[in-house]
Amino acid sequence: MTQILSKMKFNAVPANVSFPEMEEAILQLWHQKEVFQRSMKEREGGPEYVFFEGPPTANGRPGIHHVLARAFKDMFPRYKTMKGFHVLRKGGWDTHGLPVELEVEKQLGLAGKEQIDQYGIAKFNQMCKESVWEYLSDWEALTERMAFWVSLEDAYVTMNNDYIQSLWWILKQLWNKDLLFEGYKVVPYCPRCGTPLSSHELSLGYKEGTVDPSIYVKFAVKNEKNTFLLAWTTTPWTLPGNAALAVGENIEYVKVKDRSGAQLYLAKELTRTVLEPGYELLEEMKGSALVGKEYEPLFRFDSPAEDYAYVIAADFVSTDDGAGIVHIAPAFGADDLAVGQAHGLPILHTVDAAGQFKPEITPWAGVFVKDADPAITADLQARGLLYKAETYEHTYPFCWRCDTPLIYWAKKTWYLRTSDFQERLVALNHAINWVPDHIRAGRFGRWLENNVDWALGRDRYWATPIPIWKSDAPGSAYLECVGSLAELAAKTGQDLNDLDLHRPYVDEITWPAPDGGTMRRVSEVCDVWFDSGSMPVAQWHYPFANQEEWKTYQQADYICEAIDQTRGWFYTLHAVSTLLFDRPAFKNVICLGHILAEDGSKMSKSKGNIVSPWQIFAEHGADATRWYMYTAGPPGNARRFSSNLVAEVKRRFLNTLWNTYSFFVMYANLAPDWSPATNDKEDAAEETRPNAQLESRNSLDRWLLSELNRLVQDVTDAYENYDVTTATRPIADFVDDLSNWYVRLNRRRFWEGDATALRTLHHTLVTLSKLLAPAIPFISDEIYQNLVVAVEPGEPDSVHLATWPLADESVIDAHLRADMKLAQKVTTLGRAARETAALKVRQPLQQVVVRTRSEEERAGLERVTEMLLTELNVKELAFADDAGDLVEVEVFPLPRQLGQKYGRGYPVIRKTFAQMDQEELARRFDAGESVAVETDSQRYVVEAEDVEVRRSPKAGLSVAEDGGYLVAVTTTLTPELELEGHARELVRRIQQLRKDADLAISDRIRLTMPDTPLLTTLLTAHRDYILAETLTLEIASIPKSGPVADGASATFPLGAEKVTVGLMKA
RNA sequence: GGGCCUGUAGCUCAGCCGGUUAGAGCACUGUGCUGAUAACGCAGGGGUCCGUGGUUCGAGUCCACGCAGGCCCA
Repeated sequence: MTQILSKMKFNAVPANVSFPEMEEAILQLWHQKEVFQRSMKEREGGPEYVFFEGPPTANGRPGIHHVLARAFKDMFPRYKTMKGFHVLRKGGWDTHGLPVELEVEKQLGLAGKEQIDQYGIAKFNQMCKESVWEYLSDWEALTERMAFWVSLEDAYVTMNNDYIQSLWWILKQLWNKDLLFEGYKVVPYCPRCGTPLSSHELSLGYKEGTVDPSIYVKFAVKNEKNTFLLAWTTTPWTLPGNAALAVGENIEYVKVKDRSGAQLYLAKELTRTVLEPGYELLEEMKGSALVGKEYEPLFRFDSPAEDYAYVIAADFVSTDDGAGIVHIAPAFGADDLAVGQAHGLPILHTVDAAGQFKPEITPWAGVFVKDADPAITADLQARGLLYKAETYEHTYPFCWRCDTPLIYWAKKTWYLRTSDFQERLVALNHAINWVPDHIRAGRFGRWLENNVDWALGRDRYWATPIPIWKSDAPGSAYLECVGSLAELAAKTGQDLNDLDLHRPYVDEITWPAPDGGTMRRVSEVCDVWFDSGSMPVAQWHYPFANQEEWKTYQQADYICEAIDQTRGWFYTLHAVSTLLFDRPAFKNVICLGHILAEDGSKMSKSKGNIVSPWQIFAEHGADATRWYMYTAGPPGNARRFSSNLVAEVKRRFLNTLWNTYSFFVMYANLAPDWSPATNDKEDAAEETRPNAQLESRNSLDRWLLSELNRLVQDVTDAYENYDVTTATRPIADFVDDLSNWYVRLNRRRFWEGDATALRTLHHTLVTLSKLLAPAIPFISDEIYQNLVVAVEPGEPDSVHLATWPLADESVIDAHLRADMKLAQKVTTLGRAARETAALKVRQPLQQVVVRTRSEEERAGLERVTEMLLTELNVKELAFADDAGDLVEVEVFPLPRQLGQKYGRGYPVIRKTFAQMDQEELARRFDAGESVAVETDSQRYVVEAEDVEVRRSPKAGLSVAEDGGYLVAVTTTLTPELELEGHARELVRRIQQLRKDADLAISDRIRLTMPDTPLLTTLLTAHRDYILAETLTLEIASIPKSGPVADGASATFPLGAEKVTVGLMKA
């Protein structure tokens, strides 16, 4: 035992490993060695690679979708660090906004703004501030456990004064450029939350199948007795706000008389669907003929100064639904407001900020508008102004947090004039590398093309206050924008260093206005998306500090989030950067698809199909989870997720990798003549030919190194192109080849301690650990620690501090690759052929006959003959062309060549050839002749290179065929072959017996065997082979009936005999 | 209603510039191999390549129109 210990070079590696436990140990190691910190520090002075962290909110629990995003975020900084870049990984937290407020409202049992005001803004915001960190420890733990390397200690926090001051500075810049303005705009508005919703918030709350009223209303035409314009609406509550009716100028309209005798105008196309049967057609006219007609307003709560209640033309009028005449309420629709402003129509504001009718709307004053729908409908009915009332099912927006139906409502608020920059937004987007590519012109591009001004204001509490002060003098429009705390202090003459830049404290700051009033802050706060979109600037508290850092880190090389951020963070980053700096905020972006449950449905709390990252980590580990995320499909696609899917990845890829590693360590530790120290340094960065020391005459070694270097090349290219799938999947394929081809075929060499083989495998595993480090940081470092750090002083302390491998193109051998592929193909077919004839691989056979597709392939196969013979356990290789009578011939016309040459002639040629004598055809083509095919009208000349002559073995052989290849094996067994088969069978039985007896792999043994005829013959012919294979010192032949020696024994059939073999440790 | 994406075996996914018989893994069944491997090999069942039309000598691949799902926008 001591003897073995002294030879030990690597820590023994158990074949069975608990990945989660191993990962915990690696976390400890990183902690002790401060690997993360050093991965940044040791690259200082190198080129910078800039990553922006999209800030999460810590008042919600992190879920598996966060693991997805963070896995993708993490790999590029790791890769670039290994490439020598300095990558600062500054974290960030999004801390403001409605989600936080709503959580606190819930806690406090408050409902709506009025109650918050009563409760007190100071106390409320204090609660928000604390609530923000509700799940901070969960986030920290998850970040650590999954090895997402990000600096949380110096993370930016959007609610900090420094951050807010930077936002004020940005707003001041925009103010100076006249890009901030207050204007009417119809916004989706949540009456309960008392705030407009941004377009990105709006998108969160659409509900299909919402049922609303659908009513057809009669507007009495002035000076035309008993005549009405028929208009349709699904929002009866907007009718008191009606200012006009719109028609399409070129749409055909009709005037009809219904059974009651009333005359109605409506679109011709819609008469059938809208009108009750029994109407009479009176007139037809274009919409333009209706323009200018005046009608009696339905209600007269306001008496606006402007002209209103007449027919106008609008291009958005359609005949898809309704009556082809559109009710226009400028206060309650974006189109309505636009067309209303164009015609100078009044904005009839009938609804207050709580979504209730104002006092002057006497019948329904104080009623929530949606609740007033039935009463309004009934009122119209009573006055004979309702044509009919139905219900209508459509998609309608609801508040994404509180589920209140939204209303469209004209509100005065602060806007950012992004639409002025629409062309620049689009132009700058072209410079961004989007993954997947289609987002650039597709979803994101489309969004930019349809850019509308950014509604920046929110009538809320816990967010960045808009730093605009307004004079409260009556009728005053005097405004000032404040760009810093110092500026504010100067205006007020106060020391404001301790001022909390939140409501209500900021609201309390006032100063005298030049027009005699007092400057008071406008009530609104900023859309939180402005916070995160401004992080490139604000994370550095720029321009108040960190001028150098800002210079270095102002533009990201890489960001990554899920696709829902197209209108969220991706947009706000791009918008702020374009408006301020006229350049994109990020150069490369991976836009991830969503995570779905195993059955492809959405993961949601209500369905109860949420998968906890912690559970998956505990079962399979973070590496397995990460690897699944990378390899499950293209990053932009939605991906299904479940424990089972991760388990499959672990079993197929991680276990294979681990076992190869474990195998290597076992044999390397047994080998007397080899240690990694005898390997020359493999520091790729320092040598132009990093693999020069690995040269080997062995074709399998050369093949493996060729494949490895090719892999390095492919994976490197993939990382450079942000192609995660290609950076990962080929590694799994390689590991499969490594384990099931290279290692399998070389077992004997490892057993013999072949230094070249060990060196090759060691180098391969170390290189693999580097290639895998960005993706699976735990296992890769575990391997690296044992294979490099533990044995090679002076090497980096962790794979994450190592340099990325360089591909050595000189060892990439395309021919060898092709040869080996062919060998694998032929082996597969050879096994199939054996299978058909029920010949075990253990049974040696005389000959394998192969038909290749070309001379080159034949030559290639000859180069790997030995390997092929070993794998197939046959004595000799022959080629079908040599096999004379055994061969059947077929001439196959190649579709590519002939199709291009003769087009529709190809099927004719194929048909004709099939009917011809194949032997004869083959002879002519082999001789280089061409063959003409003639039809009634055409003559097609087929050259030798247009066909493939295929030769297939006939009878007496067992045959398997695929893709133009054919492999046959001879089925006749000679006594010698049979005996050799028995020898192999015996060896296998003894090996199994050793295993069952729990012997160490290097233990020597003694055997007892009965002196049966077969065994006697066998031992005479193959004694040395059996001794060597099974580490047997001595075989004692005992009488067949005699007792078995002490120790293990096994009884099994061998040939026609049944034998019992006894085993003792020597 | 509009935009973007996806649709290939029971499941997860490949499938290049249109070209030989549409592949791999998982799962299932059978069988074999094995002193690294809960691994691997071989065989079998399993496919209207979402549908319909078109272009072409030839379409999973290109075009058009649909259908279904996802996401986004109205």
